Amino acid sequence: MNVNNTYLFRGIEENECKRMLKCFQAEEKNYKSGDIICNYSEKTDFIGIVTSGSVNVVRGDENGNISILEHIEENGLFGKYFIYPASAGEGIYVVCDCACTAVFIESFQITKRCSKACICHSMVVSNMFDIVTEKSKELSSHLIVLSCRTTREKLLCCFRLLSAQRQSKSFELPFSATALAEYICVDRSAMTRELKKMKEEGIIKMNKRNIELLY
Amino acid sequence: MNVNNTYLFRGIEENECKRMLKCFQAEEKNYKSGDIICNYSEKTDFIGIVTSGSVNVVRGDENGNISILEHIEENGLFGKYFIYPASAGEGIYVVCDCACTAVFIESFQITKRCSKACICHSMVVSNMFDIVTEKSKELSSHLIVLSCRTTREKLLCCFRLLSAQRQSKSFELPFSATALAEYICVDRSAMTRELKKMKEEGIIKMNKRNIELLY
DNA sequence: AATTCGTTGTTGCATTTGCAACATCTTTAA
DNA sequence: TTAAAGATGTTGCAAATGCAACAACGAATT
Repeated sequence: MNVNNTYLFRGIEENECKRMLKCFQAEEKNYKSGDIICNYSEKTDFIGIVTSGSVNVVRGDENGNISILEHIEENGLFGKYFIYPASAGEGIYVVCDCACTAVFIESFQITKRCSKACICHSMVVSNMFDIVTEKSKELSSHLIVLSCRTTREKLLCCFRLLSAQRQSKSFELPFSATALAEYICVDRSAMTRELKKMKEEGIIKMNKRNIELLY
Repeated sequence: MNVNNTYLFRGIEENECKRMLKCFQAEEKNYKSGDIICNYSEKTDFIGIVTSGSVNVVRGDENGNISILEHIEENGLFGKYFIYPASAGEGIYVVCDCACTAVFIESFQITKRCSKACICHSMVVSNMFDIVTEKSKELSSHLIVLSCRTTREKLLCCFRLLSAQRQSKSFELPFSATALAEYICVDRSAMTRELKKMKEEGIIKMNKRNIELLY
């Protein structure tokens, strides 16, 4: 279990991490691409740390449409309890993007008042604050994208945010075309159609996952 | 300036609140319905506390469509810096829902290490954590609603979340029909059309702002 | 090398949605 | 009280989108 580079344990020395993982009774599991790590409709009061690979938090509706709610890269955190309201969770799953390893910790371990009141523990709590803040920013970005009324606007809004983030008119998409459609919550074929038009109109250039905004 | 009931100052005694407001150099302003409190495209590194009334964080697009991103009730907090990424903010405003009063504090006042290192200050930081967590939950709920593909699904999803929150099949909408359309990011007339169908099909009952789920 | 599985591109067609325009009703302001 | 402004309900029409189906391509597996 190597959590040295994870956001939750940032600033904590390796040996301390090991000690805390034991104290927290952390467990590690391995997954392969497509595996479902957990189902948010169940009571999930643990947090998961992605120690290798990347995962998506997805929602499936009655018609089989998949929407990506969050895309979580290596070292990121997932967990229902600190992001989704108790009543939500129906149809929401954490799914592996590729082969993954995740470390699980019961959430009360984080919030509990440690009998040994160690300094590292308060560091973890402080890191947790940063993670939640960062998640809010990602959720709000996503919300801004989905608030757009047309597929074209959703795409441009999404591209502009990525472009601003990378500080370049040209950038790599963090996921496949299929996943992009699931992220902006539109039909994949309709999205492809729109992307084609945008390329023809000279608004964007596209090469595999590389996008360039031309204005 | 009365912030005693606000989420940011929860658990802090009245006299302490007054002292902190002075220390933080807080300023109070009054607004009337429809007033724009601030524009997130500008560098806004303050937080605003709604001490009376309620506000919406809205986004307007090039075509004049308005989307409600957040609905903030009395005692709630708004502020770009802790929710939206630096690159976002284009076209985003905080607008008064009705006559409002807001107290403003520069954000560094919250995060600074107080020379007097008071206990209350750490209480405010702790409250801030709760507020950000709560905001995440609201953002994620909203995201789940917007991830639905059709107007009907958006409405039902929104209604189910409200119903679960109030623990009743029957509940009051927190905003007008026009605002509901702006919250679910669809055309108002199309939404009305869909609501009519749903009433005819016996899926819901509706009376002004009161909704009842019939299944 | 062959096969399977998943991703991407494409298109016709039906449906949904947005838009515009207007009538009615309600609330606010003069 | 009246006028004005805003909210709600309604509808026809055009445009956007979803859906289904299939072909082409590529990666992974046997």
